[in-house]
Amino acid sequence: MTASLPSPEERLRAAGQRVTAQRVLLLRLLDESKEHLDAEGLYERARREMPDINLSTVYRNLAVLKEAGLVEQRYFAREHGREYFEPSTSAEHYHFTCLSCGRVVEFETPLIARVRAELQARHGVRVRHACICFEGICADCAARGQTVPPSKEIIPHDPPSHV
Amino acid sequence: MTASLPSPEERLRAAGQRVTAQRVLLLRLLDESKEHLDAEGLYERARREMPDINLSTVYRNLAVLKEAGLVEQRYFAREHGREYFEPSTSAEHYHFTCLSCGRVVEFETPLIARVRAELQARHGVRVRHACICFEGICADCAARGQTVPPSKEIIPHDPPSHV
DNA sequence: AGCTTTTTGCAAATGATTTGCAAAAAGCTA
DNA sequence: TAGCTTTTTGCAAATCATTTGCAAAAAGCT
Repeated sequence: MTASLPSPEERLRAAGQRVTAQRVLLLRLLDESKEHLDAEGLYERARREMPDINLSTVYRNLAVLKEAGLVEQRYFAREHGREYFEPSTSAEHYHFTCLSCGRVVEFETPLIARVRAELQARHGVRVRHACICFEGICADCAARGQTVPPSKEIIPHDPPSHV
Repeated sequence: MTASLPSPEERLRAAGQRVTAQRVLLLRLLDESKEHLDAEGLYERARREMPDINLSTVYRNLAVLKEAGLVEQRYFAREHGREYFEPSTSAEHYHFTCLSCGRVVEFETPLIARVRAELQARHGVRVRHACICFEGICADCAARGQTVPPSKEIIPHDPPSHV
């Protein structure tokens, strides 16, 4: 799964960015987890291998990597105000977040690409980036009667896959 | 355009919320501007008529009104970390934000509703809310050669309609 | 009018993200 | 590989939007 992608060093060089131990580490962690991590999450993982790494370094590098197209920012409705990232290599998909338990459901659909195409065609704009996310009640929570917009407290009934 | 919708007072009562001068004012301002306002923007407008209104009151009431379904939160990719609101009465539409000039293009499409329907059908979830937004370069900026992800500085070439 | 509950204004807290700065590391170049 | 220039790092303090605690004021009964 991670077999054919260039190493963090190569990707950094290819993008014309300096290769620092911190960047290499962050890229690798992002690759490995193949999941949505925010700066704090990345920081936690990173300091396990590089105890002196600083949170602001993580933020700064996420900005650099994003600018360079090496990572992509993902959005979750529930998590507005918190920025999540995935390696740019992951497949195009979208997210649904359960308001009750926090579970994240990933799904694919060609329709968003069509929306983008139509938007570009009809308005002459060039779409560079999209934020698409849904939230509501997942099947399990619905089954156990969770139908109303519940308290802000999220009680995971099952560990969300990205934790 | 605003002819047939119930007054702020009526809407508040119908939603089982207390009718306070502040809430009535905020709802009215939201109706009048028919545009995307954030808490700060609403606050600015509100204090012109009610100089002692407090920013935290605006925040608290936006939360209440949102919970009651009287206003809806809108999302702009560029504005992540800032919460925008529109009256719930406005038609379903989506936003494209120009990274270069800040212009907001509104557009409609039935495809998002289909995505939602498919998501619900295929995963058994109940979608309560969606965040759909696009960003990139608008036609005008493209015409004047703005094609790269420019600096954070946004130079409006034309006052965006919502200011 | 009197009583109870909700809301308000104010100030201070929060939480994520950013910034200034001097020291350290990266990427040349000779 | 040493020397030099530019970028990056760690740290602490700052910022910015949003939230919260609290006592006084207003709303909604009766």
